[in-house]
Amino acid sequence: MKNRARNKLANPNGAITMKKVAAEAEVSVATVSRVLAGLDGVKDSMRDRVSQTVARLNYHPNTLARGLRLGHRKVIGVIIPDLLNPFFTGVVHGVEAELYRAGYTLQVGHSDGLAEREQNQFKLLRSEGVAGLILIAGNKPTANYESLRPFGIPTVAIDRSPGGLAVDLVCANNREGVRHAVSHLLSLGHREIAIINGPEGINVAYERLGGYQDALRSAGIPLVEPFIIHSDFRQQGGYEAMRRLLDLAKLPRAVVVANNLMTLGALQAINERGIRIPEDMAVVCFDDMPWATSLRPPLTSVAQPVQELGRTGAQLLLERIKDPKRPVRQVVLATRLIVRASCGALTAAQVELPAPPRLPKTGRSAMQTSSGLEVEAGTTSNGFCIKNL
Amino acid sequence: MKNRARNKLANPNGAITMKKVAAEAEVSVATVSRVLAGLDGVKDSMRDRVSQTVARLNYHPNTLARGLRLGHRKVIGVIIPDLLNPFFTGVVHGVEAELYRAGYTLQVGHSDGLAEREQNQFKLLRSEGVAGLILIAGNKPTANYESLRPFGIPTVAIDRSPGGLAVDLVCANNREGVRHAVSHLLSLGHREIAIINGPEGINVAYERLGGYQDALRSAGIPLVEPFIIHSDFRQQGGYEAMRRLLDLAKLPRAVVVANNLMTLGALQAINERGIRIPEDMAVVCFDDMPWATSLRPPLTSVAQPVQELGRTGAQLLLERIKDPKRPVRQVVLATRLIVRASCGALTAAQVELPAPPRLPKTGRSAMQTSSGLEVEAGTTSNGFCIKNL
DNA sequence: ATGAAAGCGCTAACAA
DNA sequence: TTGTTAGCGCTTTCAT
Repeated sequence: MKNRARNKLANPNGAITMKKVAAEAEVSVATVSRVLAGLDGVKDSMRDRVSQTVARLNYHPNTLARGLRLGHRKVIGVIIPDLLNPFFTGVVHGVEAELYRAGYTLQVGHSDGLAEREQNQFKLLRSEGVAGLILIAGNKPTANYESLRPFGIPTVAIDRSPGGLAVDLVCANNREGVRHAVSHLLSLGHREIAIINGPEGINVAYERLGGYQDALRSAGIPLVEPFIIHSDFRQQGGYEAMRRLLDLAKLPRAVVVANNLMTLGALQAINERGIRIPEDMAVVCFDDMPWATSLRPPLTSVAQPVQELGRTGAQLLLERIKDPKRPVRQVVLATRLIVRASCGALTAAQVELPAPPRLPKTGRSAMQTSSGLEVEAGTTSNGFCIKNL
Repeated sequence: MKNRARNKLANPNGAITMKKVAAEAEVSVATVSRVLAGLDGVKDSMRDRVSQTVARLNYHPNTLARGLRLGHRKVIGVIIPDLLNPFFTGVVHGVEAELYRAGYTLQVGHSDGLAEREQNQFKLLRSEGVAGLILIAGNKPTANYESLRPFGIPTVAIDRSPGGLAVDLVCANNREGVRHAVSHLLSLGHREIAIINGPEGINVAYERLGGYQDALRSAGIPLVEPFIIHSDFRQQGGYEAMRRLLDLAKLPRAVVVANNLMTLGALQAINERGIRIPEDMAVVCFDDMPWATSLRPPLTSVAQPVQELGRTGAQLLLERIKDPKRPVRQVVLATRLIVRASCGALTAAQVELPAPPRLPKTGRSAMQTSSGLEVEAGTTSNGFCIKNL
């Protein structure tokens, strides 16, 4: 009965198992397990014998079995709306960096911004027994995050606040960032300032609009309704939005574009019309991207701490996994206004200083060599603000 | 004995298990399993009873247990050198799109291009029992892929050929692509053409250099040694490489940059020196990116079928999983030369036609409205070439 | 200090 | 057609 080889399916490639190691080392599986877990109460002679056998057989534990036994494993699920947007992948990079150090792997699901796929990915990841979840929600405010609550998986949201889901959130100070950008344009003498914003009904777009309004209001400038355009955070959307602005009878003289991809589209529309930047149209982009310095003129932008968003999210998640009962937190990271030429603040000559092309890890100092070109846009001095909710 | 609750660890959130469903529906677990697997030989009344209970209890199978039992699960590991490079994430997007349809999830490991991390990720993914592996190898030709062979996991490499590892490979026709780009520059009258290439010793850089040499050779133009620079595929590297070219006593008048990020760096160096594109320096970029149309002038580039690389890789992997014994294949996808203004072929007026900013899914036709601006660079008519090795 | 054995949730061979 | 049960590889309690 014992030997009747009931299954040919399992362990198809005859992998080394703990049992084999135990047999080879002439100890019990319990001892092998203990050695591998680094528990004490094992005689050194035993420990050595096991370690050597493990090495000799090139044994690697089966984390599936381990996970089944333990009820979880060192894998974090990540749900991201768009793999093609460098902002999101930058965030994931930050998440990965932090989690890798803690010995976790990432299981990434891509929702396409679709609520249905998002839901689906959730289910998949839950079935996979992930230890936690990083959620970057899609554009649709309609998504039913409520139904995700019973999943009971430690979850941290980044950037987008999933409506109705009381989870930890880390995001940039969108409102402050845009307010600062618009204030800067105002200080340069601009009055006709437009905004190409994200979709209505999602929190980041709402906050960015708020910053725009704050700045104009405190300068005593009335809002011009056609200068406020809601688009979709995508390149084509930015292109179309900019064309709408350029078709206006009364043109704006400056525009703040609320994300990276829309800015690319907007720039193309501007270029196509032969409109000069910044003379005819000043441009500021929310979200600093590698190509900002390669554009002509270089792009003034509001830099989000992209990787930091990911890192911080990962830290919060690790803490929540450790203590699921801890109060929900919201971390708001400061943005930085990086002044280049597209807003009209600098002459071309100033910008063409020989400087590193892209802020390296120690980006701050690199930028500061161009003294004063960078301003911190945030309310806190340490660039880190925790709200306990 | 039975009820002594030995473990408080496993199944921490008291998830619904198949056993509970079976109890609730008053059938055996086998029946539940059969219903869920869609096997026949189950009476309809039973099937309905189970289905309803499954729905009512909101049961979701534990894929870990399933995976342990079966020896594999519907997860594909992906190893990628750089999450911050849109080319790689574009490929992953393609992989994901294809695999999602087949019901697979992705488990992504990020190697940072480091051989050691790559190896590490390999081990992790193996322990995780992934059903297959998509490998985009790092820049280091030193990586020891040989040692990965015994893993026995179905593997497909994309873009980079992992030295010494006989696996399916899908890549773009690098040689043809660069040859075409250089030929185009030659046809515009350029003679002093430089190349900023990737690191020596990796296959894609080797092939791209080959294409450069092919084109010059067939035009009877001797190679100028300082015009050939090896860099690292990163933005900073491209910046430095371009500065080296611009410091030359005898300047090139055109440059082909062998990847997306290096081009950004090169452009910045060019802009900093106040050098005009294309009048003083024609620029062609290998790899078309969303920002190519937003640059001024718009960037002539060799488009790789980014997502297609991923999709095809995924298909090959699925086929290999189905039949691990099938012969190793290599798929080479055609590139497209997209002529814009940075090579000097077009006047600004021509380029500023009102056209969609970015090729949508039906990219081909969109580009063709600008008639003749796009040329197919590839040896095959169907854009798909399979070599059986 | 070490080992025996239960059992995590599932699949599938075998029995009925 | 349905049920019973072994066992995937691991961790951990309990016994020795």
